[in-house]
Amino acid sequence: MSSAGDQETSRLDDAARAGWLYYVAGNTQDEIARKLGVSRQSAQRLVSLAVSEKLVKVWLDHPIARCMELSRDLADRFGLASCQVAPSDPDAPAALTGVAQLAAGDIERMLKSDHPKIIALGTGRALRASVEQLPKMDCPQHRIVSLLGNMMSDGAATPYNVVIRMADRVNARHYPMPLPVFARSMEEKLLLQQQEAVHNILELARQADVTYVGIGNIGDTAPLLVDGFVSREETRALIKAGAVGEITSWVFDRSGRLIDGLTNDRVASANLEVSPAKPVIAIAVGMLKVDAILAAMRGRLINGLITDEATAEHLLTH
Amino acid sequence: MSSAGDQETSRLDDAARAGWLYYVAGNTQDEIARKLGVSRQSAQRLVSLAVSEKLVKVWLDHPIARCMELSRDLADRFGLASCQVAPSDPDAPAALTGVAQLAAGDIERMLKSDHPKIIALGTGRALRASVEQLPKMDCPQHRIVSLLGNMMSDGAATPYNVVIRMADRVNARHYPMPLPVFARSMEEKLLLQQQEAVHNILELARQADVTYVGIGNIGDTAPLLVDGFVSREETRALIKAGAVGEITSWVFDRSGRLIDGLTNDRVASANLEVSPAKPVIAIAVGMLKVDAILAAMRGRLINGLITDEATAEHLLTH
DNA sequence: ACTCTGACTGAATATTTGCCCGTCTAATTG
DNA sequence: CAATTAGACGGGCAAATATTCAGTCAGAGT
Repeated sequence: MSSAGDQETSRLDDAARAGWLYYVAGNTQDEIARKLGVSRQSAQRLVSLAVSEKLVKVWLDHPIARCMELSRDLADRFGLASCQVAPSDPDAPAALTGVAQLAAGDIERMLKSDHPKIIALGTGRALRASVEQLPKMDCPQHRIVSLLGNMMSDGAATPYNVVIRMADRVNARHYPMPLPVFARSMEEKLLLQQQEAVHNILELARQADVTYVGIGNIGDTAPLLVDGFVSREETRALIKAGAVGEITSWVFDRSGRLIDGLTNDRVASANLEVSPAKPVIAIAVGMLKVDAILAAMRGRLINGLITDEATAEHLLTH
Repeated sequence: MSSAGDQETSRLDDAARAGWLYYVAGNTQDEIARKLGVSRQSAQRLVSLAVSEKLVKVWLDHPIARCMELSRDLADRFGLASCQVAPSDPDAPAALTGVAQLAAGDIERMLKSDHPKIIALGTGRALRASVEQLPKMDCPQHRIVSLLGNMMSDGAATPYNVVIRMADRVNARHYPMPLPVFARSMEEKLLLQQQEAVHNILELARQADVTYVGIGNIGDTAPLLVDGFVSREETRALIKAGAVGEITSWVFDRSGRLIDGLTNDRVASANLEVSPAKPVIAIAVGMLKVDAILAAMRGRLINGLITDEATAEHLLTH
């Protein structure tokens, strides 16, 4: 038995040596084989043994490393097809620049494709900031379609008109939705959606190859409330019904199920549909949004996420 | 200028991402290229940039039995407070990579301390190689001080200017010594050392929390001779007086006692003082240096040693 | 405005690595 | 003692990686 133990340790020792020569000294496996007096193949086995026995530890000495780790953990935990985490600026935790750049990079990659794509967009400050980061491009092959109306109920234009801004920058055909965000009633909503133009836009949205949306929280600081789309009373009613977040004004509860009735009866936005093959990517940052993001992920309302380090940490500890 | 910096950091960010995906997540470079939206070659370049910028750290978590044994034996036999032995590359026994990495790890540990430290440095190829292995850091709390002049007698700069190189990499305050290594006479030496700046630097060196030095041999291959600091005649005289090695140009005999007179009268370097509480660590590799290292240890001119396997073996058999 | 320089890129190519598979050895078992 | 089998070995090959080379582009300096 003692000889078995010795052989074992000497084998690991050799593995360590091989691993050292390979990873630290930068030798090729061929050279290692010569130096250790074994065949090339054996050297390869020793190196891979060193790896599989966890003798070699690799880590990255760069702030980005933490972000990569967080994104992998988030993707694993919530079954996301893609997840990106931007470094937070510790001085300005609510800053959007990091995520905006990341999102812009993602969008740009899509746009660079020669194959025509339909890109659907929600609204929100984060999405708006991302679009601002896009370089000027020329992409007449793609179509950009809005997921939700661009009017207040009184006909005023909504802020953050992302579709037009983006189409401006990248010169693509675009389809803003000429509707109020909320109709005054379910009947009106159905009526409005039967217009041919609107119908076509909704159909286009349904076919989108990729979708980018923001996520809103519900409560005193909710974008829906602050921007005047829903009243304080409606907000109270929504909270009572369990609402924690919204995507393109569709309000959902903490397991990501759409709230029945209330404002959801009147939302004119395209339906939230996620097929596993089509990315639906949320861009969302901030402590206030943690619950909403969690809910959206639980309910599979999204299958991709772009956020920042601080938010990611909170998502994983909740 | 700020845009240049931004571009630089974003390039390093990308490199870190690529490195992480490659070494930590085990992606293939092809996959990385797809994920980062660049070509395969660019991905490869990013990965190798991450390596050359020292963003990826590899560390073998296995005490290679022989090296551990050697370092323990050395520490016991010569009363060293610390001793590290790197595996040797059998084909390139003079290679510095192993010890350089070990030493860099040691130095990095020092630098990571928040508590301000004074780090004193000698010169030499090994020390230089070690400093090259340091990652970029930001350590304004520490001070790096040179133990010896950085000029030839005629005013030319000496090679291996370790202090400046290191300060460059880690962004610390630094104190190179604006003196020739050897004065022309003892009188001139005293005169030079009375300059206020020099005086302050010598005082700083005396207070150093940790000291790293190289060890040179004496003879035909002596760094002092090869680099032109002492003449062939002086070398002969030194050998006749029993000299076997030098640290920061202080020449000593085989029991580690400083040689009286000769070049030692004119050395402008800080005095060799070792207090048991403050590490004085030599980085030295090679057969030629064995006698010098032995002498330095016998004379307690150092209390720590970083060397390689082959050298360690010789140190123990002599 | 012009060239020059240096850095970067993709394509082509050379090298290295990972893996499958047939063979061999040595240990175990009936 | 013979048969069986687990495990290591090395050959060979496809995949992955590194390097070289020529072309491109932006910016610096006439």
